[in-house]
Amino acid sequence: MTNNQPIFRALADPTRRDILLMLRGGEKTIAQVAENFDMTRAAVKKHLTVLSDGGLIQVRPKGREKLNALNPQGMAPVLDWLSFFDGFWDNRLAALKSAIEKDSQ
Amino acid sequence: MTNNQPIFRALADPTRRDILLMLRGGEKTIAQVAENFDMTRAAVKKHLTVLSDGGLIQVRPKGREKLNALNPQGMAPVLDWLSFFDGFWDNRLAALKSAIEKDSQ
DNA sequence: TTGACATAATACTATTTGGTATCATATTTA
DNA sequence: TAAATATGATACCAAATAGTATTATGTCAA
Repeated sequence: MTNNQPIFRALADPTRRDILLMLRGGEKTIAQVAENFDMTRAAVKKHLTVLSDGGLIQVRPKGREKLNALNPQGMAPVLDWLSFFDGFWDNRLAALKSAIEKDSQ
Repeated sequence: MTNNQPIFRALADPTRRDILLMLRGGEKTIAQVAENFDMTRAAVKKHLTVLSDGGLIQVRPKGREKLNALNPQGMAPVLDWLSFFDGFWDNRLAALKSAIEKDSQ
């Protein structure tokens, strides 16, 4: 069984959830992300590391910068886990999950 | 905007996620939940409190026992938040969300 | 009514976590 | 090349978290 802890841990912090929402607009450097928060770049960098560990973002170097972008497949493990409750919360989750998997091929 | 922190915090711990899966089979007393874990009842009770604070379970007293059950609407805020990524991760989330809301009426 | 049982409440401890500060490294650019 | 810039790494601190132990309260049952 896969280890879900890194992704659920990544989603547990409000700053990190805000970063994810922010990255919907496209990839950003660490400094660009940090502009939007009242904390040091080092702190933001730590959050980005946790998001990366959770597979929610992808990081690519560009010169001296690091570009952080949403990972399109990143949320799949969460949907996967939610689908364990099919039939309880809603049986449409399984359909959603398979549709996403189909799209990403 | 609603405060998502209690529910995401509740989901962040592996023991609590296991408790949720366990409760799919029906409501359980604190002692019954605790049987399945290698920790004290007090510790399990704390986890149940966090799950209750996050709105994921409902607790009802029955004599000297407390019966813990999944809250059918409990996961809605998570799906709500995931829907912010419609069009990025998948645009079917919005349809899923509205379908669930319709069902629960 | 007395004893057993299920939960509640509190205090305490160790570890994790979110944050800062500081210094080092690598890459632009004047 | 030298200075400015973007990030990396490390040490440190305070607060939150997960757990235990202990004691109290309320309920069932002989």
